[in-house]
Amino acid sequence: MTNQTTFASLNKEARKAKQQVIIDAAERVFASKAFNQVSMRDIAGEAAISHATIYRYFPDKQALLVEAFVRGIREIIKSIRTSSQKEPRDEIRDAAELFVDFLSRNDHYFKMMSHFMLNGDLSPERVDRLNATVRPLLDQFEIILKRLGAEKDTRYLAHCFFAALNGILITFRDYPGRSPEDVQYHMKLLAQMTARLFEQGSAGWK
Amino acid sequence: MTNQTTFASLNKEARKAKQQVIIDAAERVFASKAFNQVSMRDIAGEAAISHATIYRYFPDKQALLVEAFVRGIREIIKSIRTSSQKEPRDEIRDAAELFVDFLSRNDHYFKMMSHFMLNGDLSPERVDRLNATVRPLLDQFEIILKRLGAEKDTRYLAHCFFAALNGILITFRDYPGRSPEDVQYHMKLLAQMTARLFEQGSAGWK
DNA sequence: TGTACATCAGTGAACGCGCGTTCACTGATGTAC
DNA sequence: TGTACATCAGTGAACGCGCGTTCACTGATGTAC
Repeated sequence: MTNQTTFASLNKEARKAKQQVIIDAAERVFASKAFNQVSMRDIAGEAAISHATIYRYFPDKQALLVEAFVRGIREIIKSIRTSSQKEPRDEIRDAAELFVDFLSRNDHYFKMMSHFMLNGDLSPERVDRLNATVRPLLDQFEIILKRLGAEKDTRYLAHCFFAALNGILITFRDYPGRSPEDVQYHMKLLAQMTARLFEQGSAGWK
Repeated sequence: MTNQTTFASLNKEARKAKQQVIIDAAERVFASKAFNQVSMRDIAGEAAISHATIYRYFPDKQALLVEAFVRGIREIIKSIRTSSQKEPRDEIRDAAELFVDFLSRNDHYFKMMSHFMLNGDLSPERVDRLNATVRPLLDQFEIILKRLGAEKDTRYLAHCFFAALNGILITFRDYPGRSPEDVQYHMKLLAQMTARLFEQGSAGWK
């Protein structure tokens, strides 16, 4: 009996590990080409398995995307949390920079997010899953804004901040005629300016 | 000779008029369903012509998209320009609200913009055309921010403002479980808050 | 005014392709006796 | 230990579909004489 459960849990873990391998491969492919150029066959090729095999681990393509995205957001949240032990003034700047920096370097997460937002064909369960993943990020932003002195409509202020950062990413990711480094530099600059605006604004937000 | 040019220009005008009819139809279809569900056949159906006919007026699907988008942006710019005769304080709020309001009510323009940004497969000429279309909008934002007292990095500040508004649109357009009216209300609220932040921030931006 | 011809907008049918997903099968591994 | 059987991960081939685009043709309109 105990033996059996051990075996079962071993299998479960092996299964999860294989799912992770597939997600890894998917992320690499999404990072390397335009969003709607990525096929299940590409992902399978990158993972060195048959494309039919993916369907043993994920019910469909969207589910795979959602899992990859969830992983990315969690990583951002973690890095923002671990950095926020400082003065609130630095904190908001760091949060803005970490967010923009991470998503501009790993811009496949951003492609996925935009894709979800543009195509309302996600099932309600998956929408819930995405929102539940993003919520802690908004929580974190709200905490920071409160520390800076905001007292009224702090949730909406967090919405504005989150939106402003997203906007930087989507608006300038294809800055024409600039190298990826230039684009990243420009985004970071805008993120800093945006952080400063929210820092100053929060102080008097009552 | 004069007769001939008249005839020729008549034909040219007729051609342009027909192009407009096709763009009209395209906009209606894009407004009515998800972006990647829109086919040339749908657009042709809406315009009550054969889908092969579209190719007599546009070289390919992307060209049609670009033209539709350009038309939308020009309309926004026009409405912001005509409204900006007031106190700078109202001006930035109005600009933010007009922008967000227009694009949330006509959200197919936004779908198109996001699509262009997500898929780097536009030819350089078309990218230039899009940028040339957007530039006057940034110019207008910059003027407003300067009137509010900004003196340093005003172009980048305009970038931040533009990005913040875009971010509101992309981040909250699929707010789950809300009616379109609620979503629009929420966006307007965030746009006002964002305008206030930039208004306050600009005053001391030196 | 009438006639033969040229042009060209408009079209339905077809092409060619790539995709997500499913199917039917193989063979390795574990299980029961 | 050996054997017959069950399970199930992994797979190549195939399905079915929809799409953007092109083709070959029609017929209306304008033109030349």
